[in-house]
Amino acid sequence: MTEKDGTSGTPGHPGVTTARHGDLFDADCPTRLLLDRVGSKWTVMIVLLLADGEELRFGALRRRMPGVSQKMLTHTLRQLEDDGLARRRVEPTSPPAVHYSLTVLGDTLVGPLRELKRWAEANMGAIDALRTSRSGSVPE
Amino acid sequence: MTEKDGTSGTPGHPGVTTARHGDLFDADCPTRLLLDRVGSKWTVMIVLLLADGEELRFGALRRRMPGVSQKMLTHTLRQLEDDGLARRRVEPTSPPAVHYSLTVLGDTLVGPLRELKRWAEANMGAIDALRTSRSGSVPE
DNA sequence: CCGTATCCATAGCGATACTG
DNA sequence: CAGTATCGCTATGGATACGG
Repeated sequence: MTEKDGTSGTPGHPGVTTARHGDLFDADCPTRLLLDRVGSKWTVMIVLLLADGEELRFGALRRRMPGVSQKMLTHTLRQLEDDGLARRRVEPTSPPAVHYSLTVLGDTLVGPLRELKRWAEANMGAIDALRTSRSGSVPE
Repeated sequence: MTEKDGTSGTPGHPGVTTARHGDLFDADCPTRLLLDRVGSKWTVMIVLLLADGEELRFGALRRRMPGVSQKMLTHTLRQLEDDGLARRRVEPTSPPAVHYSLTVLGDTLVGPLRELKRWAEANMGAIDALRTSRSGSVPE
């Protein structure tokens, strides 16, 4: 059912709730949870680095991510692991070598993320251009 | 915010040529900028509400976004406007009626975002299941 | 009805130092 | 090499109140 305008005066809460279109409009919806992850500073970077079956060690990841701290790298990897998107493989050598890779689930995220990346690369430049050449032109 | 102008003081990427994939691995890359937007709490919600040529008034948006404050709604809309993703149309009635809709550019973001949303709806449940039934199974 | 301003709590994240 | 712990800053964003 499509939502209805609740102009019934009382801003408390109507009897029937959560009748929006899909979700996203609830605090605990899957999309919000994903976006929170995706919006975090290093998640997407890691996923894209591990895409296509790449398996990288902690240090290797770190080297490719200029500016990341151990803390945040570890933290983000743990999150990805907890979410079942990445896998951690420890080689019990000395010193230990820890390898990270995507799970099959994690790999399915790569497509959507790459699309977003492509969009950004294609359009963020245009956005920047808009912001500078703001001379009274109307956006279409 | 300490936005650095890339005049001459490039802090130097020693040795590493950072140009491995595309970018994303620089602080000012388009993808990071987009992800920062997309990761913000209300942006995606607004874009999806305005998708498909929908034009909504401030109050209408607000009613469909339970929990949003005027401040954040205004702020997010301004961002979208600044980025050229949304348009603001004021009807100078009394009291004024302000309508928001997507620009053509904004509309092109809808596809990628919907794909992400679809992914989330299809897979975040599985992730949640993993997190609960953590009985010693190995991720694939 | 729409927007702005102020105040404040918290979460994200970077710097640094220490351990096995 | 990989990970943990502590500290402190700042950005995000919620509550509230005021103004056109």
